[in-house]
Amino acid sequence: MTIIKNNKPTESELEILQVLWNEKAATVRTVHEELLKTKDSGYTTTLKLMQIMFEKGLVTRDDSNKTHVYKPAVSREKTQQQFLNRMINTLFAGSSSDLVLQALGGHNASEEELEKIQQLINRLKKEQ
Amino acid sequence: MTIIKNNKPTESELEILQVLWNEKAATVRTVHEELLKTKDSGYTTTLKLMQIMFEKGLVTRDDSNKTHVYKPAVSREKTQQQFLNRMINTLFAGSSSDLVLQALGGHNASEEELEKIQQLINRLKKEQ
DNA sequence: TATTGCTTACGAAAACAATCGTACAATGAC
DNA sequence: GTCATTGTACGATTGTTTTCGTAAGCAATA
Repeated sequence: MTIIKNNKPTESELEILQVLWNEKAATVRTVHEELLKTKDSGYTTTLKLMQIMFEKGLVTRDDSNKTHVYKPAVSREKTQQQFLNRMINTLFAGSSSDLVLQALGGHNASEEELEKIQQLINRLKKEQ
Repeated sequence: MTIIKNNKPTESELEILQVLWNEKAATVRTVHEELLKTKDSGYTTTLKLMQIMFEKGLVTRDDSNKTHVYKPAVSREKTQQQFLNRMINTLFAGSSSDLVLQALGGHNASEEELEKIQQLINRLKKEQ
């Protein structure tokens, strides 16, 4: 029997993962400084969260030095896909295109962004 | 001063809203029967949740009869947008087109769906 | 050496979410 | 009237997430 851990990251854990994905690797201090830019909480809070994430297997860490260095253990893309699917189901009645329409409609996308999307659509159309 | 209630619906509340959005209006019984198709919990749980949602202002209700009738007080579109924005920020580093690309890439969109998206892109391009 | 600063570890509290048991009121059937 | 059914109200419990206080180790340095 395979134990599938339901390791869906929580809201706060996502914020931390975001920093780790950007930095590739980071100490608690670094992550915490980054978080302080947008929210306001204590250092030990960040530390505790990252320890929990380590236990859950969301991050790895190198503890050969006194100051541990953390790395993400789950990929940005997989996590994005996981949350997108969840959202498509609970909020868009299973329709991914509804989500896309809503995302495009409710936000000002730049010309380059539109171009990138255009190209993907062209590719998808050909594949059909 | 305007009091902005941060009434982000929880996971379970979203499931209930989903039913209410589809049915326009519904009793606790109806909602609960619908939820039973995909999950498994007691009637009073659904009742309690809907009472909490009423307190939060997520739903309205007509209690002129013994059996109360609930209606959504927040629109599907607004709620979708709210969650999309949140997700774009915490998971896609602020790039909505990244989200769109990921959503389109990770899912098999039908030809009609692609066509709808295509049209929206054309419109957005013109507007620029 | 003693002090200061930075680190991890960890327990506990606080806040929030979800679940259910029980009480009680209203209604219809017998 | 009594009983069964169906509904609301609400407190209590459980589980999860977030937060922080405090202790202890280690290293630089006055």
